[in-house]
Amino acid sequence: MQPVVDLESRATHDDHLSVRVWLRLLACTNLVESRVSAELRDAFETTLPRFDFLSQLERNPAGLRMTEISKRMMVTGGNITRIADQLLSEGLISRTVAPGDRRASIVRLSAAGRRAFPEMARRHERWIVELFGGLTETERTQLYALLAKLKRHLNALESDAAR
Amino acid sequence: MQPVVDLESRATHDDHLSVRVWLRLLACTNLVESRVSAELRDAFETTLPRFDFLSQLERNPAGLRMTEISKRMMVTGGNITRIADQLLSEGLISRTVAPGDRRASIVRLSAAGRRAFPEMARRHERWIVELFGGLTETERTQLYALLAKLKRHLNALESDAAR
DNA sequence: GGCGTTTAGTTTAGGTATAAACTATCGACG
DNA sequence: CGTCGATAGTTTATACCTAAACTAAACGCC
Repeated sequence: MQPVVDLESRATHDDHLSVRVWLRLLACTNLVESRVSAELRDAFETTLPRFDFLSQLERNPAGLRMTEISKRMMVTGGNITRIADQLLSEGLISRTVAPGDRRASIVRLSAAGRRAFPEMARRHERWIVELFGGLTETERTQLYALLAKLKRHLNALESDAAR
Repeated sequence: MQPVVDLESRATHDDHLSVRVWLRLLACTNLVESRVSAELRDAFETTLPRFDFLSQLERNPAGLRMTEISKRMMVTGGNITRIADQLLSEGLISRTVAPGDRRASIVRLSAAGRRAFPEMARRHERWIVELFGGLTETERTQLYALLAKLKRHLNALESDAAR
């Protein structure tokens, strides 16, 4: 196997370690993401954002508001409108006015959505397990912990910046 | 600080560790990426893909072909055309026909590009160092190594799939 | 009750990504 | 040589993403 020349080719040894870590993090995320996207497209003719949207609903059978979903998916509100429209037209979700607040709507999995989702989730999990199968369980746990610390720091910076 | 509810809220404790690692990896990448994008926009009115494009050229003063750049940036060819067009119109790059192959073109930093890039790179590095400052040097090294192993595995799967 | 502010959601404009179809050139082989 | 498959790059259609402007309803406070 020949050496892969990609994003990381930007980094040479005199760069800060942080930059090298970042480029590698980005490369890994892109590789996993594009693989999962391709599988979702081939197997279910759907996309990662739509799958994520459904996942959120599956975790919250009582339904979620658009704003809640956009927070959890870490994207801006405009997106959610668009993706919800598509899932609605595919009949996978339902949407009702929130009781007591006519501005808000509550989105839930429809019967068809509840029927279709489990198979998607099962396959999705299998792909992820395969993609991360290159690490031992110990290594996955280490990675999980390191990312937790990184994430805490990033969120802390974020709330500072908001001030 | 209140608990953050985001992508990871999809994961509950009975999910595979791999899925939890993946969601956390994705969350970290998104956080870093959106922060760097915002900084690039505020400081230089530019975007991450354009910065990456320039970075590749900086590393290769002799110039690169479009195809080379698209491989290194891990995006498809169509994008490169678009981004090159914009950088050309901003005067930051130059483009000449490849000697001996009239299909191909060679892209280089222009004089203005060489003038403008170093300050961008310096600032970019500072942001990254800040964002990854939550980890000790040892932890960054560990993270770097774990991601290396993950990436090797992902690339190996990729070449299998191509067969 | 009425007025200004906040909040929920949508719309719009612009950038980036893909896949797939297309043009033009190259290069190998009979 | 001439044809034919591979390669370089562009174009098109579609999806996602953001930021910012917008509508409508809810809230807060006198």
